[in-house]
Amino acid sequence: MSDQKRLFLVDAYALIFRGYYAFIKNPRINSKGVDTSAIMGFMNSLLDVIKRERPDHLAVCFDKGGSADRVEMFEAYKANRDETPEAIKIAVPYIQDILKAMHIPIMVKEGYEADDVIGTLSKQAEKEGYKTFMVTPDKDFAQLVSENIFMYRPVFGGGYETWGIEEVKKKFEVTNPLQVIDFLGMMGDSSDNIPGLPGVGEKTAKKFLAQYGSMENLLANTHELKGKMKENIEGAKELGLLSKKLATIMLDVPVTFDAKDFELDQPNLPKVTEIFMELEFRQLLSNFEKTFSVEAVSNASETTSENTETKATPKETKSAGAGQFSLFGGDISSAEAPKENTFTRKTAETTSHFYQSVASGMATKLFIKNLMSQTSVCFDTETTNINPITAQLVGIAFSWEVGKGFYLPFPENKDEAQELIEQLRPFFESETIEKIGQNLKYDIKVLAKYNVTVKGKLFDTMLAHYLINPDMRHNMDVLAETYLNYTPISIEELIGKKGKNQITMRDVALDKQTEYAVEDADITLQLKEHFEKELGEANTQKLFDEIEVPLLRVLAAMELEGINLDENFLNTLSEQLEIDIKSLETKIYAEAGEEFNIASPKQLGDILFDKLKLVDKPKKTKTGQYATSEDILSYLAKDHAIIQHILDFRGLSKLKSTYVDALPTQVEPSTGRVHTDYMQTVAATGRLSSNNPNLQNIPIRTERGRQVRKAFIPRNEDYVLLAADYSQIELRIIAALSNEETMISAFKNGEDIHASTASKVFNVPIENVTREQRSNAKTVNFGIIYGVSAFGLSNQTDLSRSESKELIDTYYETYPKLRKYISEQIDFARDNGYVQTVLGRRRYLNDINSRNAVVRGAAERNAVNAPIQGSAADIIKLAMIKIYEKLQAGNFKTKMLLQVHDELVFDVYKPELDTIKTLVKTEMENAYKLEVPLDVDLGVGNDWLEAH
DNA sequence: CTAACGACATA
DNA sequence: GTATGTCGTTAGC
Repeated sequence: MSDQKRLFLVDAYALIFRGYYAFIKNPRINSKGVDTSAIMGFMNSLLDVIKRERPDHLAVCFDKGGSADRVEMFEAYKANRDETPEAIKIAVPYIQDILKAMHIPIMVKEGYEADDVIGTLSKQAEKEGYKTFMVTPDKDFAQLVSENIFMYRPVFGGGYETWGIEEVKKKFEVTNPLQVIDFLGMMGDSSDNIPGLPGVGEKTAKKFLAQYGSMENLLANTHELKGKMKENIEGAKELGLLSKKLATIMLDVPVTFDAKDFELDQPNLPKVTEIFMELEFRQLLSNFEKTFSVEAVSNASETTSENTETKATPKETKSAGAGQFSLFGGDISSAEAPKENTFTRKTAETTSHFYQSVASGMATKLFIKNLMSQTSVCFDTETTNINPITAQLVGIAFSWEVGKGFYLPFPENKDEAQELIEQLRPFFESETIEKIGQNLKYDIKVLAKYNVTVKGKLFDTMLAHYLINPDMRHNMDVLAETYLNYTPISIEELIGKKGKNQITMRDVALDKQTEYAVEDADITLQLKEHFEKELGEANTQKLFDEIEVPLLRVLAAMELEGINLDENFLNTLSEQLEIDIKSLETKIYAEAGEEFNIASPKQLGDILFDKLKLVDKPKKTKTGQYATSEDILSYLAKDHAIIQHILDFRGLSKLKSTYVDALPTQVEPSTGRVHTDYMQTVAATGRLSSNNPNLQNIPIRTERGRQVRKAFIPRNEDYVLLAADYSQIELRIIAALSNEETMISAFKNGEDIHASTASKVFNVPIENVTREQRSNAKTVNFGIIYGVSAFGLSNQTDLSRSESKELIDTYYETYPKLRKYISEQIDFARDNGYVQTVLGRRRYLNDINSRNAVVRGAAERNAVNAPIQGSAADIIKLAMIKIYEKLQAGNFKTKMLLQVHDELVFDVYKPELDTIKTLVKTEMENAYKLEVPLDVDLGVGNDWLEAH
């Protein structure tokens, strides 16, 4: 196998684009003002591949003139891509010159895409006994993978992964790489404009593949499908076959693989030097020289591509401290590292580790002594339950050295468990030992129930990653796979799938508990080492240390506190709602002439538009149903009594099912209160989100809805609720950030900002502004925050498209700095690849330079909105931390209970009310200094509604 | 039991 | 036009 010749085929544009975006945060502009990012990026990748792999044969493939055949088949093919960025356009001739100087063949064929060229060449090379590696991140290539053809994919964060048949099978859940074509054909690909089958996404495509194996077989057996899906697919047979064709990489491009031509040769160094000097690539030149130096080439190891592992090899099992561990005498679980197999992810089985459980008694004492001598320890609690309030400790895992760790099992008996935790108290309450964890809020809450406070510096890997890349997911399994190329033991393996037969951690054998729990701690520790550096690189260390980490303790306290709920009140409300809903139901049935399920949009649509024919040409949703959304129905309300009844029915049903009936079921029996869970790492802008239950969307707009707020009450008669909310914080932020004086002075003068805006854009004195004018101005003000378009505005108001456009134009004339700010934000995003808040919280916008105008437009709106929404989030988080600290320091009985994006709710001990009102208002208004004053409204009451 | 969708609650 | 979470229906394992 090792004497098999290896051919590397590089997908030029894919790497050029990738290289270009890699530098987008910090574009390379040379002294002549030329953006050389794309060239630099591409050359880095190319040299990297050469250095790592030392290919025998190599060629670089380009597109030319797009795929004539595919456009003929489907005119929309790649149609929604537009202009290539300037830097890439100028890059191509340079790159081709460099490749010529390097004696690397450039493969292009007019009318074909690089995919087709690469596909054709790899199949030819395969026949001649070559092993081919297609260097590209593009998943479409997976269809070409065979025993001798591999994908060689650059991965996020550096390094490469090789996809052979096994990887492709696993990734796409297919039995044969060719099925990738069927997969892509079924689910479609928006970036290539491959339409795909309607109603089929990733999941369904995988399912179909498992069942039918191919597009054709699926289409031939649509009689086995049912209902909607059947209808959809039977109606789209041609589309399906077309999609499959579009996704198929052609293998008959008129090009020839010529082994001699493709041999990787010594470059024409003087020529390369000349070009590099022109581009001012000094660093790259020396790198280049090293790569091609005689020494480097002759020292090239025999590594085959299977050994392209970028991550460190497993740590040695033996270590200096290993001897003492036998003292503990508990379960020893460890595994020898088998020969590295880089085709699959590492797991506990393939990685050497030393995970040990600690027996009770002497071993525990020795362990704790060791623990206390550490300066930084990763820990992870294992419990009986995901609800930290009722969860009992089953064990705690600790790790402070990669690949090694200990598990302390907890007795089931409550007193004994408490005794053990008492032994650990000095550790958790130590101010000097740093604690590392993944989602520490959970562990802190669990431990709080054992009356243990976690003190000292914290490092939460989930929070760290949230700041590094807020758009990704942050659960440990994903992080381990992404950053450590490691698949942790799945919880399902231990306790079974969710539902009927699930057991708890307590029922898992100790050695399994140990493996699982210590692995988590070990991985978390490794992730910490990874993220520590990246936090600094993303310039977000401060945000981590001063906002997110301190906030975690605040949130834990708020969640544990919970809020008191008047269940009786809600039950009464529920009964009243039931009566009203029933009566509406009766009316609707009478008006419709039959009974049906009003809550079913499908049935409702059929009744309204097929049976009653209320409209000539009803709108349809993307799935072909009649659209019955509120905005459509409300237009019809004045003509047909049934419509208003339906809208009322919907409103009341939503109210009843989501709030009035659901909230009482969420009361925690052990505390008698409702404990929401604030998610600190889901909202890409930096906001919190709330669930189980979501207390951030309790109704307020309608009279009926806001009654629900009456159910949120103080803990007892010695307390009242205080609601403190920022007035117009987002508009104040955009006024300040854009330095728009007109708006700033309106705020400074305490004007009604929407009326003030209306007065200016409609050119009337502020006291003559009509309700409608104010309302339109308000809509534009909000539109600005969301990234306006005339289209969106006319949808939201009674204005026509052209009136909307005019209003927006006048608006920008009134507030010229605002327009400037918006375009500067978009430019910043284009140049840097991200935007940021006042505190430097970043949001990366990969689509900002997308060739697809729709996708790009969305990214541009994000570029405007994210800094505003995010800065508001930053500011209230600062305020929360400050207030929490003051409440603690002052030993107040008052507790902070809720956060609703721009509002905080407190359970205030009546004697403290005056002090608290001042404290809260002061801290909130001074949390962050802007050119515009922040203004906070306070409300006090015996329920949340009254407090407003 | 899960996924996809439509509808709708908040800031 | 931004950012979320939850519920009910429908359909298919």
